[in-house]
Amino acid sequence: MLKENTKIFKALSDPNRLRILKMLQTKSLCVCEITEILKLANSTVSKHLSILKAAGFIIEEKEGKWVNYKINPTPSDKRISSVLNTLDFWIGDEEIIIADKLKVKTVNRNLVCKT
Amino acid sequence: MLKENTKIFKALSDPNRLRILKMLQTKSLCVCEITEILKLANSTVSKHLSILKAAGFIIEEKEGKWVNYKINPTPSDKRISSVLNTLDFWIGDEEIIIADKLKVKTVNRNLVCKT
DNA sequence: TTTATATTTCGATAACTAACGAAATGAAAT
DNA sequence: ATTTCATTTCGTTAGTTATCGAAATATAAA
Repeated sequence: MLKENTKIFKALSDPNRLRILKMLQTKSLCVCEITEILKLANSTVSKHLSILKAAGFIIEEKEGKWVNYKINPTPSDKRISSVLNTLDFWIGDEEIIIADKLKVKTVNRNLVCKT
Repeated sequence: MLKENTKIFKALSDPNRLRILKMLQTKSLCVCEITEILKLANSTVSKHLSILKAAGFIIEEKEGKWVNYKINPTPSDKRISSVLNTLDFWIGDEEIIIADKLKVKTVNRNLVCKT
């Protein structure tokens, strides 16, 4: 269906989801690490991740009490592969993206994740 | 700004706008021709066209009482060029797209455009 | 200069989306 | 088994979007 087609574009239509994609390009992250960097409620981040996952951009891997989200290494949709392989083309390194990248490198889940 | 970034994806996030893009790939069209094929109110179609135009996908050309909309031949944003040059990759030829294409070829503005 | 017609703008409404906090779930540590 | 803590689900709210019909605008024809 054509509406199914729009799922990919809808997933890319939110600034916070673009930030998440770019962050995950640097390193796999758990929900609370992303929450810390985006300064959003954890339920909101969880929802964004579910949308990116449903579209095929990311996958999740359980690791004890944490859920690690990472860029999908083997997308079934060639358009997803294309976007992921050329992320910098579609989403340039704006200031906030660069700032996020720095934070991703130093974020420590054992420090920031205390609900 | 990052939100500016999402404009392209938002424009591609609506099934009717995808149909319009594919139709214009076949032939330039005026509002009422598109209205006839999509079976939407002309004000709705006009709005969709303004969104596609604002994102950079299409341009308009006045021709008497008609306004012809066409694929932007010289986009300034390289991402727009990329999408337009590979439209079939991003939007497959679903049944409705094929049906639209047939209608585009035979639509006659002098017959269908009588408000 | 009226009249006809194509398009856009405006105002209203219904549907959808992003956001939050609170409650529920699941897994690890005590 | 109880507690702790990361995550998800749920219910709500505010903001956005798609849609329509009616009114306003613009251009061509009579």
